[in-house]
Amino acid sequence: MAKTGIKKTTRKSVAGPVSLPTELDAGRSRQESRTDAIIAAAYCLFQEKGYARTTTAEIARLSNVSEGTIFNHFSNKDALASAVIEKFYQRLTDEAREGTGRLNSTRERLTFLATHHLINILESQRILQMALLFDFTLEMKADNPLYRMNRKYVSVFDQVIRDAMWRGDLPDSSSTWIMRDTFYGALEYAMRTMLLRGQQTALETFSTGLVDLMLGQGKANGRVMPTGSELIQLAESLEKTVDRFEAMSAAKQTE
Amino acid sequence: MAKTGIKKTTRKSVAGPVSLPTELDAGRSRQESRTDAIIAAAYCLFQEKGYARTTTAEIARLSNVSEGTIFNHFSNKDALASAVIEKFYQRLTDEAREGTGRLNSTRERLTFLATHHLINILESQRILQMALLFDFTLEMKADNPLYRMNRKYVSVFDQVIRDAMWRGDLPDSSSTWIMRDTFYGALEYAMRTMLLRGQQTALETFSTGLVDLMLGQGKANGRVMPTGSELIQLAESLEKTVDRFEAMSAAKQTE
DNA sequence: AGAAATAATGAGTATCACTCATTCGATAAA
DNA sequence: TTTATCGAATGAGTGATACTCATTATTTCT
Repeated sequence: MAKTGIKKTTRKSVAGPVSLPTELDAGRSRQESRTDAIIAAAYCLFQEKGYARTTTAEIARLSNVSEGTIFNHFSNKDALASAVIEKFYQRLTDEAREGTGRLNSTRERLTFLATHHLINILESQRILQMALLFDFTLEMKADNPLYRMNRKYVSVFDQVIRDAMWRGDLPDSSSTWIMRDTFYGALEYAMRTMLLRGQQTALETFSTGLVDLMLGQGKANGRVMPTGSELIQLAESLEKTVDRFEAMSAAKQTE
Repeated sequence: MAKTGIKKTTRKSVAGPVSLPTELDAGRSRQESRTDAIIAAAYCLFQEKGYARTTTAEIARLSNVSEGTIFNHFSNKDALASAVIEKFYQRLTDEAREGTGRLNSTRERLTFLATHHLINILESQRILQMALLFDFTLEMKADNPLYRMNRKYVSVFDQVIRDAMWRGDLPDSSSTWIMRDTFYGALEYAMRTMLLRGQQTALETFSTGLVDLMLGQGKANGRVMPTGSELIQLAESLEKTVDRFEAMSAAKQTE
């Protein structure tokens, strides 16, 4: 648990120009592809059986490598798990960025983020579980790569919120970190409930429900937001006023 | 990991009348007090060092028992951890019931539940972490004692929500499970953020902020709540219509 | 008190993460 | 082509640890 970094294996000459491909291996060195193979095998087994019940011997077997080789690439089992989690978060972050870039309204963006997150943590439950485990064991310092990955991921959400405030969809007074914790915390808890009941059909329901909750508070430039029913009443009374004006105009026309 | 139940150790004769206290041991048999001692020692060590880094040898030493005895009381390390978690949840549940019974308004009750939960999971982080770990490893079936404990605990929240609906503090249309997941999910995520930043002063801020979010949705008698921006758009378009009518009226007036 | 039943003990075992001396294989020099 | 060099791969070996079980100690019953 003490040592957790990836072992320094002298990389191939990064110096020099683009370093004409001395070898034919399509871009990746033998070493890099092995590292990837180990991570891929570890991902499968960790997700299938969980961290504790997966042995390094199994990972070695599945990745066609001897057990010792794993420890040439990663200083220990924890470091390998970290690499797996990092890769998972990297993919999540890329997809989240793509989705929020593509969509325009705050509601669409948040709904996308919620649904996307839920789908992925349902699929990779045990990877998420490992991430939670490491939140504590390797204490999350600023230089911890896992911490940095998580920051990058949630920063996509933060950007959406800042944008929403700028547009006026949310009051400037909202605390971003409270919203973020509520958002992701709710999704992770919901995942557990869904797994428990086996009702993953509720996925969309929960996403929209959560987004409603977040946006429902509304903006109002510092003013307290009136409730929905009050606003609907107001709208109705305005409509009646307009109707009256219309009636008046029509009456005048016929005169 | 397969066997997880507490070992059956033939309990003292439950049959017969009240069974006059043959021994003087103040209420608890030697066996029961040992079980408690082991659980207490395990709680301390698990909380201090986490599940993986705590050895059964250490637990035995701290509870003044030989290592083998632990496995007479619990079928394995997992079962012991389960017992520790159960005891933790039992205390939380008792305190939560007491608090909500004492307070009257929905807002006070929810704020109490939030603050109480936050304080306790901050203090017993690693116990909570273990609980999350077992959510998956021992799959949460209805007959699982950990599952039942958790249900009992959150049912206190559910009762507060039902009461709030009855009083009209929340719309009847609200989905209880979505609110519950959002509530506890948000608190657990917030705990991590607080630990990370070391700013546990924000505890009250978060609790009240979360309760505001839950109650702020207001009641709209079953109708879907539109977002702030949508309502403002509506208001603006109505205003423009009124303006047009006003202009028309003014023009006719001058004729 | 003696017998029977139950609980405690700790040396022993199997498993598993991790080590390290050795072997392998690719590249460069002769 | 042969040989030298050096990083990477290998797997038998090691220490730690959860768990077992034959034996010993303690409690309970008659």
